[in-house]
Amino acid sequence: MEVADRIGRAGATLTPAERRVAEVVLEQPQLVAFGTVADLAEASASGAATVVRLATKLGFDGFTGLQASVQHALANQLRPAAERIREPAASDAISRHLQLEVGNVTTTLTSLSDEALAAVVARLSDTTGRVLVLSGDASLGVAQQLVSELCSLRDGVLLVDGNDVAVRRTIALAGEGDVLVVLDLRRYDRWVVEGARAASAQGVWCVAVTDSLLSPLASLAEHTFTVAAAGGGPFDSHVGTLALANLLVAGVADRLRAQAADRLDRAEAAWRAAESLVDR
Amino acid sequence: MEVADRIGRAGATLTPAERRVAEVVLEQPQLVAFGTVADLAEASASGAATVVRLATKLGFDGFTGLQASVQHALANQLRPAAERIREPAASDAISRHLQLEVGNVTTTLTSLSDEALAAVVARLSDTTGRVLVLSGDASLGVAQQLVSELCSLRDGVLLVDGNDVAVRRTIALAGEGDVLVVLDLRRYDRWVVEGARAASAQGVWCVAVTDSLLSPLASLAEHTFTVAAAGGGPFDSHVGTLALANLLVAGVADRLRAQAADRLDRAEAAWRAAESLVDR
DNA sequence: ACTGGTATGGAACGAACGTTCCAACACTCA
DNA sequence: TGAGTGTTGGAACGTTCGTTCCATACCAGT
Repeated sequence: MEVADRIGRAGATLTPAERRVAEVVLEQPQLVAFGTVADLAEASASGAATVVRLATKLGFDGFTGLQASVQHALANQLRPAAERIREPAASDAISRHLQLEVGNVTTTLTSLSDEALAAVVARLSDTTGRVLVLSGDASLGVAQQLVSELCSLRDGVLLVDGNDVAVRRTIALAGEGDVLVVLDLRRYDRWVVEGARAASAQGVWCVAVTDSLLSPLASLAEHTFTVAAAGGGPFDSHVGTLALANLLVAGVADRLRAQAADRLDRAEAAWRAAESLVDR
Repeated sequence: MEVADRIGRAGATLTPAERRVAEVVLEQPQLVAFGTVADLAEASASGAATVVRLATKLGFDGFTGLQASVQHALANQLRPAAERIREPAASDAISRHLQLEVGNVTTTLTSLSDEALAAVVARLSDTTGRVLVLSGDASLGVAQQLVSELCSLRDGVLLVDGNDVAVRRTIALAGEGDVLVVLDLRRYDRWVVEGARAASAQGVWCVAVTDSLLSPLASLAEHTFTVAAAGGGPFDSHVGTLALANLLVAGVADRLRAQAADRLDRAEAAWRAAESLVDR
């Protein structure tokens, strides 16, 4: 830290009161970043003037300069790992994409809460109701991946898709026991938002996977997962979204272990009988 | 974060200007913790009064209360990891998945040669031929994502799918100028392998995206990309595959910049005319 | 004991800040 | 088209903060 260096360098020339202040600065940087001169003076049992004198003696432009330095240090420290990694600065396209996608996965998975995850997995594992998945056009493939894998684990999972008539009918037939997973990022597809709104109004339990808590989908949902989708090309990246989907699928598989294993075995038997799968 | 919860809860009742402020609060919490009302107002292109109104609408005691909340959240976040682990703590399942998926992306993108990538992107950007995408059932969603995005950039991209009759006809009609992207992981779908073999025999230029150089698909293809697909649940993870697909799409977009931009503009105009997309 | 120099914190000053009020504006509905 | 409602940002107000000044306390050397 910039400040620590300066304190170390000037350490010998500090007066007793200044030294007490410096110790507080090193041990409670939050107090410097968020607090005032008076706060620091009280914490170090000294006067406000001593605090300012220390700051100038360290070469800062008054307490304001000291505070700014500590704030910058803290801001760097709590920047997402994804951004900090960027410092080596990738030159070629591949490593730039690598950093981008790793950042998407990291941000998406670290910003999600255990409680929300557990609650959503529990509902997705409840086979008394159906699971509807509604997705914007841009993320349709990822949604299909989620549906396909959930279908392998349990009954009653379907992608809400097709034309306007079919979509509205499907949603109209959804009931209170059902779950709607709605997936869309900014520049939301209007029909997706309207569909989710209709479902929510009917008492369907909604989960939103979207880009921001300010998404129109977030306000409809019981739980919202925000995904990072920084893309290197003209489109959003759904890598983070897919990682989240995998996490949900794994959770459901874990909860439905017995039934799911049975289902997978039956499919396996059918494939074996038809020799649908080959090893090489 | 406390603030994020409140924003998510009140999200629907926010006015446009308040929403802009809320976005800045979520994306740049440092600005709230270290900055002033005026800073936030400037960053969100709104007035100071709007900032204060948002804070009170969220249930805080003015901007001061909002700032204190963000400061506490930040202070908790930057406490030594040793202390942080003790808290609610992200569950083991999440961080295990995180490592897994980051590993998939990293392995997939780093084991990629520049030359192969450039060659494949060049062929995918060649609009004199078509691009066929053939995928195993397990990765169909990712394939669809690739097709959908390539379709936005150029003509003549199609997913080879449907029943046996349709698939064989589509492949039979493919010629030497066409490119086949074949995507499948171990326990290969027989029909995919057969389809790729048929296409290759007809002189179609093939790219394989698969799990190993020993895959039956690799021997048919001009270029093979191996993807890492370690999954935490019962299924393979296609996160690495999707990251690769994004890289290909970005490359094509770059090479076809002019035409692609025109296509995207036309789509944009159609969406605008129909108001298909909404911002909130 | 006295003196010169330093260290220290209280108090006053000026600047910056958060808050509140209000006029202008945009939008909706009749 | 006009009335009414809700939204927005500018400006004034009172407060808090950082800074500076200065009287007091402390210490070492004579």
